[in-house]
Amino acid sequence: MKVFNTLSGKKETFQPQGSEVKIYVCGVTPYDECHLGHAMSYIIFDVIRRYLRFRGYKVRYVQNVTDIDDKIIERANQRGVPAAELAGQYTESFFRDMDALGIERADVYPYATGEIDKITEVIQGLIDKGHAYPAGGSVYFRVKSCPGYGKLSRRNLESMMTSCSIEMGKEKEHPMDFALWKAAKPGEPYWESPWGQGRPGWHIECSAMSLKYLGDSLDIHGGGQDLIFPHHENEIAQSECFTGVEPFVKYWLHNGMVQFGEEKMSKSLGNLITIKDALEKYSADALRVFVLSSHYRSPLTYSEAAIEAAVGGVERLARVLRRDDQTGGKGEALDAEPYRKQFTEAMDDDFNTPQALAVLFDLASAINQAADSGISFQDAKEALFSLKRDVFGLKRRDVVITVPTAQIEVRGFAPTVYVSVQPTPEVEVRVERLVEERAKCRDAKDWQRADKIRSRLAELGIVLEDTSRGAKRIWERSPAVESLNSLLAELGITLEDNT
RNA sequence: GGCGACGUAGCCAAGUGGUUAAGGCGGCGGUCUGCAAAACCGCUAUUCACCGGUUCGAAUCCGGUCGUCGCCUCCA
Repeated sequence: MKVFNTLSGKKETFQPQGSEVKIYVCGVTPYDECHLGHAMSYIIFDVIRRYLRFRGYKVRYVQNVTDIDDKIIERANQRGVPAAELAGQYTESFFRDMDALGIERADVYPYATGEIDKITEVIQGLIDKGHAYPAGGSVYFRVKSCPGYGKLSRRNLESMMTSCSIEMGKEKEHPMDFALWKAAKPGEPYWESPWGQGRPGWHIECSAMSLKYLGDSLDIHGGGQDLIFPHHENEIAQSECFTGVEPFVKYWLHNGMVQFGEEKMSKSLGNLITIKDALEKYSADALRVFVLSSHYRSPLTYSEAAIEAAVGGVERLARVLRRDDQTGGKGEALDAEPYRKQFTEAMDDDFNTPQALAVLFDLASAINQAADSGISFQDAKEALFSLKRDVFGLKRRDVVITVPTAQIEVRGFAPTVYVSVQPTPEVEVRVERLVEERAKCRDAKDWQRADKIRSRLAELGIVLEDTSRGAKRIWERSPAVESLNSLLAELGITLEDNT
């Protein structure tokens, strides 16, 4: 397996340091709703985690929640609520979004406010070693004490000094020194510390939490490319100076940014689409496929057309999985092994999800061909299903019931497919009655009436596809009983009993 | 200004030295069907932003030009 390491700028052979892969992924600062940028990052690292497990690794996955920060305080003040309340509200919202997107929960979610002891321990350690100094109730990291500073983002102090907007802080020894601990201003939330009342600086919580929950040296640290500098650069400085252990992180993985039109989607630009808004329109599977259809290190440009294409792809994969053709008479079976191998090769090459996805589509085509020619495809179908579920986290599996449960005699036994719906018996019995009526009309060659039933049912969310075994019913929604009653009345059909 | 990434069909997007340039979406034609839908078959980039160079051979390597984006300040 090869992964692209930001630190070296190259693809490297992946070799975890211990028996389990230790992954830390930068989480959220909960002061607002999460948007598609977060979705992209967390979907990708979810898939990386799933793939590592698929390849037989044990994985320990930690993601922080930075629940105290300048932005939280600012937003809370605007709204006149306590910072902790605001953070709590958006943290809950974050978890709802993650669950809705089918992102597996991390093993640990440490909160910055819950780790003040570890944070102060690290800060004190840095002071003791001469890497940090208190000033005016705050504590700053002394960048000049860290010879490797800039190695991740490939920049040096001199070049940074020439860039535009660096102002000399009154308290800081060097303009690039950054806060480990911030003295509380009046009215701000604070914690007690050896340097007075205050709160952690932005970068220190990630160092403290990863050291506490994963040890001095992790295998993978992930996040968006916008975190490379200063956040991850500073994390390396803090952690390596504190522990003396190098490397703090063996493989740094960074995903590209979601673009909205011509620029990055971000909170500060306000050009964002929240995860909740996206999920109103598209399924989690569609959003996942949209993200996975381009490489994680490339920018991902948001467009309705691109997500619609993903919707189509998700449908294609779903349809092939609901095929239940009777096959096997020829004694041949489709072998999924070559596809599994190609899939693994693609993913082994720095998680090439677009290529791996293409393999799934190839497998889908092969299954359709096999089914059409009477070759057994059950094993291949299982392989497709497990790859898409276990590695890509695509959850949709339609419920297929081949024998109608309703107490109405229906000609033929074409499958009934429920797409995330569970109709009531009252609804089901009416639909079955309409399907039966249509079958009679078709026998009588009353195409007009038959097509009317089909198109009206489609409007109500039930698609009919004629097969040699009768009409296959695909329930995309469950209609209201009243709608069905009025359709029955319009057609002059009465139900035999009182159901 | 400094650092980095990118420019492949109508759209999205793999491929980074060598047989016919993956795959998805869309479109067109065909098979099947009463008609659809689905599925299948065929077609949809003689060409990879542009110009030079290296090479027996380049979308892939090198130089230049144009264009786009990210980071350098809070950001996934």
